[in-house]
Amino acid sequence: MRISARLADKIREVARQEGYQPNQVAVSLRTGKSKIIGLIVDTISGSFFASLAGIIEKEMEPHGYRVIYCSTGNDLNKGEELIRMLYQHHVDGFLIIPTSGMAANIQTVRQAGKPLVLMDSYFPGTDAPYVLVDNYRGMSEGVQHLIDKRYQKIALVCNDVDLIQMKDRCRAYTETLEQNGRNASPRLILKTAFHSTREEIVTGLEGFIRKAKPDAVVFAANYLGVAGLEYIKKAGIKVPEELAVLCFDDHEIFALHHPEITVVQQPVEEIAKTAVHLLFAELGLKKPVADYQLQLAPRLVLRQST
Amino acid sequence: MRISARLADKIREVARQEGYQPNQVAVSLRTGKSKIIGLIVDTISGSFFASLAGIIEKEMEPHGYRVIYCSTGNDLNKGEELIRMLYQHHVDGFLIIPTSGMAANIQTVRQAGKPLVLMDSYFPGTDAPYVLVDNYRGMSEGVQHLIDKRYQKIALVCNDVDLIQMKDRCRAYTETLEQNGRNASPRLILKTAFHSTREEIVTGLEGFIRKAKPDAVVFAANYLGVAGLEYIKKAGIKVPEELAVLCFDDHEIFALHHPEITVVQQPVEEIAKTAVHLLFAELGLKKPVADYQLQLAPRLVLRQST
DNA sequence: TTGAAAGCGCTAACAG
DNA sequence: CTGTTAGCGCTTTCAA
Repeated sequence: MRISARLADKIREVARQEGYQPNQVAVSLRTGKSKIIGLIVDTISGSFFASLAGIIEKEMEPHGYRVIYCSTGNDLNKGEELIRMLYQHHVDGFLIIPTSGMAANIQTVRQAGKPLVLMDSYFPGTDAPYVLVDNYRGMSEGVQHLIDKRYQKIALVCNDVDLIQMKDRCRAYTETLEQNGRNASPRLILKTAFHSTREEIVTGLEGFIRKAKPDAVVFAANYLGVAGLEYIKKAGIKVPEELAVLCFDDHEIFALHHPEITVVQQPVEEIAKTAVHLLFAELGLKKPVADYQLQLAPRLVLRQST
Repeated sequence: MRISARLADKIREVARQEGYQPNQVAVSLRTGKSKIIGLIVDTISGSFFASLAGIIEKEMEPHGYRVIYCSTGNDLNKGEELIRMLYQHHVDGFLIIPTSGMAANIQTVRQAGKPLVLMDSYFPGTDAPYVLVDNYRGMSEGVQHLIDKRYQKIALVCNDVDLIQMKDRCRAYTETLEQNGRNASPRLILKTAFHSTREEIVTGLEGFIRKAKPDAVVFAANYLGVAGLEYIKKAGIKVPEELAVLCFDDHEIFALHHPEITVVQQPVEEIAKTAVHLLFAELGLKKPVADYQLQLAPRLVLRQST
């Protein structure tokens, strides 16, 4: 008792007077834990990530976990290196928005027993937990909405990223048209290169719209939609009279635009919270969940552009 | 020689077959270095940060440094904890967009000899290196532009953040008006609370504009400008006929908006590159620079809203 | 209940 | 020029 009191005093002396702070690197070396979660994203800009990050931090904080961000810029090599770096620096877990080709690295991390949860995408056939919006359903509902509104030539602008979420969106577009007795002409699909600049996309759109002459266009990602608005503005096209516009994934701009743009929203908050929940389960902080591969319901938000 | 060859073989065996990767935590504990730079920002969303981050990463990468991001959410406690955490985890240097009250922490880091560069703001009287736009000049040029355009009642919408960049912008507004023989009525200034929601700002604007009846309004930060556009849209105000709009700090929305919004741009790329250069100087990778407290020239971009 | 000692994985200094 | 050793600052184990 007495001695314990003296110790406590000593600790207080050291801690307060000397301003002692434990060296986390030493702690980490010894314990193998760091109380840090690595969040790897493709682009650090982008409204999807911006909303995600805030919510994730808020969810992790009460449990004493810190979040550090790293971005791959959709570059596989960088993504691999980032995973290795964070792994070597003993992060306790990963939250990853994967880029194409990352499947192997992710399996490696999992096999090493590191907690990991994917967001926004996943690799079919692998067993890593994931949370994302139901892309197929979202696009399907969007296209169906346009069909219901009697649009005849519905075009699709997508990109060439080799990831499931984009493939699902394209597949949903085609199949929904077919289910409605239309055939999805490849002439109505513009597949842009992912590494195009905004200008290149706008230029591509110009030729595409002129040729295809659609009365409605669906953008399969919000950055494509933003480029689309730039083109529409430049070309002086009237929305929705001359061209209806629908975009997958919302963006700050869309609600402020005139006219407001109809979108398929992702349940960003739910995705973030669910991902954190799954990660906590993996970390052993919460009991394991049965369903760890989840597709959440999208939300079709009707605005003025359709 | 022979032995060296054998060693090399051994290394290759271990490295390739066993998949050996040095434990960076141990390296860090031993050497005190990590080849990691901590980038602390206020909000991880925000176009200013988004552009900054990409450029900084690109500049650091060739030198073998990785960047990790942390956000304070403009919360001092969190900022302090973040600095401590990164410090304890042996980051080699800091790039910080400070929040108010962070001065003491920053001095501590400096006194510990850790390389550190501030961006976007600084604390007068402290000697930490910094790079930011010349806020005074930017705002002054913006207001002068409105005066030259014969606007009579120029309002200012700012916030209550206690940081030099906001103070400089407000001071420039007032002094530029006075230099032109106008007096800056406090009735023409709306100071919003930083932690207001967008809705609260929009509501505040509604009452403010109705009362003050300005013919031009200057938003002192881009998120205020975005809220302003929402209000303008709601209220059906015609820009620039009924109300001219100018915003400090550009945003993706402004060039796409109808009408396009005149802005004072920050030289984001230059800020990022200069900050990295200063940090490299502090790290001893480049020779020391004489001027390590820099204010870069802003750029007034005239568009349709004024 | 408390203090001493071992060792996490690496690099630096040191002896062979 | 190589191979061994000490020790970075902690936590954990073990003996007192």
